[in-house]
Amino acid sequence: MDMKDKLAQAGIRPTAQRTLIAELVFGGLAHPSADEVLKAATSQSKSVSQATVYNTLNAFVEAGLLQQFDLGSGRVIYDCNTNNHHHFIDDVTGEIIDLAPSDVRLSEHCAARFDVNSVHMVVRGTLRHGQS
Amino acid sequence: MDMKDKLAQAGIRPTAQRTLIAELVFGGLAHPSADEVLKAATSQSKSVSQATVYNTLNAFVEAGLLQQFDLGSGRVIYDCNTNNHHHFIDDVTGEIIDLAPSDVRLSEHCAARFDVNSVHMVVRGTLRHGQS
DNA sequence: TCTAAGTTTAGAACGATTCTAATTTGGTGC
DNA sequence: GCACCAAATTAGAATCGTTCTAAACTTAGA
Repeated sequence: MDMKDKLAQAGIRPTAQRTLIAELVFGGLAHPSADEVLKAATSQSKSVSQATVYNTLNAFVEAGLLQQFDLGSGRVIYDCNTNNHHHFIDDVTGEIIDLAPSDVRLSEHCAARFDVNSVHMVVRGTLRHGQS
Repeated sequence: MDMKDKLAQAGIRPTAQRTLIAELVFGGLAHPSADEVLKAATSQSKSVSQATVYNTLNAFVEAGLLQQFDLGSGRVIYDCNTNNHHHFIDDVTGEIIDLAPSDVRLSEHCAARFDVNSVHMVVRGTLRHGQS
């Protein structure tokens, strides 16, 4: 089972709960919140507690398997895209779309003034029809 | 007293508590959290309750006098700069510096794909010495 | 099989914010 | 100046997402 290998390789003991959560966040769910992971997990047969969902997601983040983003207004999501990237949020549907690092350019002025560790941009609006 | 005029002009009754809070957020404090406003207010003679601080800051935001930004990791700040702008956060000192809209350029691709309502970028890192 | 370390769990605790319901304030008309 | 009413303030309860606690359970390895 490759999820177990993935976890083992990251130094995380692949317990039943962790494997279930891994399947959800790396397989099915896109940009889930902790609560969405919990709901998805408990809707399957196996039961997982809230504390374990938080512990596990945090462990995955620590291990570099997942990135956590606070999109504001209390919306915290987990993203299996662990590269640098940005987010678009559809104001109407709530849908979240990853944007490429190249979708933002930081001015020379900033580059000169700061030693930059991270840049995260959140764009809000609506998806034009015909786009996805 | 011009703070009172400012509030009155925005359609906000200039009570003692609101005037105090206005003096703090438009006068002294830079990028304060609600809690910092409360602490600053109660350290002066006049007493203000927590609920009033929240009510008042929200009223100022609604009236367009203040902008609220959620900078992630539970850091919510109020900014008397009501124009479009972005933020730099110094990872060491926690200092927040406003960045100009022109400090970010969004790709053509995004512009074509979305009807953009807002863009907010958060840059983290350290301020180069000699800069401010 | 036994042990020790690591994991899971329910429920308590927490911090930020909002709500509730009672009290106080302040502007308006007299 | 006085009474009235709506608006504002307040303390404390409630809420929400998250973390902590301490006990019970699993599991890997000797």
